Amino acid sequence: MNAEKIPDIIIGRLPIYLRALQRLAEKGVHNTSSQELGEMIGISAAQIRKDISQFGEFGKQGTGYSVPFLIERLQDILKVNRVWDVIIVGMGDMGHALARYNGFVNRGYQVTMLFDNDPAKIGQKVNNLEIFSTDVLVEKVKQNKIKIAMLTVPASAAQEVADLLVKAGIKAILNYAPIHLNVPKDVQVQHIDPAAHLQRMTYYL
Amino acid sequence: MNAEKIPDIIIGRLPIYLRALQRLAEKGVHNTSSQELGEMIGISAAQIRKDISQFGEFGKQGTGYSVPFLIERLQDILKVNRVWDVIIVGMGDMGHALARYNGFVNRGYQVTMLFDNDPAKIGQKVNNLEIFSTDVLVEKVKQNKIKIAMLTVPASAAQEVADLLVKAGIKAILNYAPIHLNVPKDVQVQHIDPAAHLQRMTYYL
DNA sequence: TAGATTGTTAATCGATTAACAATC
DNA sequence: TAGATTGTTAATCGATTAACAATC
Repeated sequence: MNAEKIPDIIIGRLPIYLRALQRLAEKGVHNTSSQELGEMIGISAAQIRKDISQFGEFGKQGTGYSVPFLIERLQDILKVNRVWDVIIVGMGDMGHALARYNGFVNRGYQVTMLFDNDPAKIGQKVNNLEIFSTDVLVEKVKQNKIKIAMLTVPASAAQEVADLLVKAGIKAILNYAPIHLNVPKDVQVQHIDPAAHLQRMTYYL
Repeated sequence: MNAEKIPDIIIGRLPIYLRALQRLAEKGVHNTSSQELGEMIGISAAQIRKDISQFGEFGKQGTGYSVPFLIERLQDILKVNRVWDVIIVGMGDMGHALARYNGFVNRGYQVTMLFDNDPAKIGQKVNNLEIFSTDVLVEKVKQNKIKIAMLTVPASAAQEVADLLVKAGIKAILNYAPIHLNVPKDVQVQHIDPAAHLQRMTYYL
């Protein structure tokens, strides 16, 4: 156990461990080892043990880790032992796809509000959720104390909407626009850019 | 300049540099510096200079980098000075969204074929492209010598389809399914998992 | 020229791995 | 018990930063 600040690179691997463990649990596996887990996800056993041991002694010598127990511990650490409300801003194709995706709930998230600035879209429903105007975003997000947003607007609007999200008290933004967002440092941003991922691979072709 | 193997972590930053430079170019900016670029994207100027200098001397003391020249060099390095054909397998909401996304072409990619195994979807068109059966995937991909695929099938089918892609000669897979894919080591895989990104941020809330 | 900024070196910092005592 | 596997230490490896001569 270690009370010091945990490096972000370790935090970034915990969701990968959790994902693999949940998959093992679905298959009915009750115990695993750092070696088995490592082979599943392509990470060394030593690294997995070291990462997990930052947070406590969750394994047993000789027998490894209890799958359900380790899932619980990781969920606690990542604070996904509850379900967080999430909003989506920008109801284009990507916003639609995310609104209809049913893989979020069992990982700790539920999309509860949708926003767009296109009058033709406002009032329509996607997956039984009404699309609201961005004019009421700050008010509604504050009212419901929502902390997490997925941003799927065009690049040209992204920074402006991000400013709105910050104003509304959002503290975590999953950014699908291919631009870097400037936000206060107490606001987390993660970036998803498929073209950038493709380019990273194309180098090796 | 350096003929040795370049670390993958540097390759991973080049698309981010390229994205920022293309944005500057759109704004009509012709010259930039490592400092300006660094402030744009939150990376230190020293790191940007060091990364770029792995591939050649692309800047000038006193004046910095020519934006169009550096864009060309990075496009050459990443091999996106051409347009690569890409297929999408799995025409659910996410496959649809990617098929209709128009941000790929100016970054080096064009979606040219769509596949699904659902008879109700086969033969339909999305963005003017016909959806083909996965039964003909290997044949069609080989025929057209396509090397890059986006995988948007459910987790339960992902490994099976990945095996098919490998068989078809695909060398780069952008994987949207929340499972780790086992592929030969000459096949690149990049993973996009929005829930994992959200979990990484939730830790800090 | 004077000011600015690169490319590169050396120093620092941080992450990964190997190895093994502890122990289930 | 014997075998297996953790948690942890020390060693290694790799990445980042600071600093500055070179030079546009």
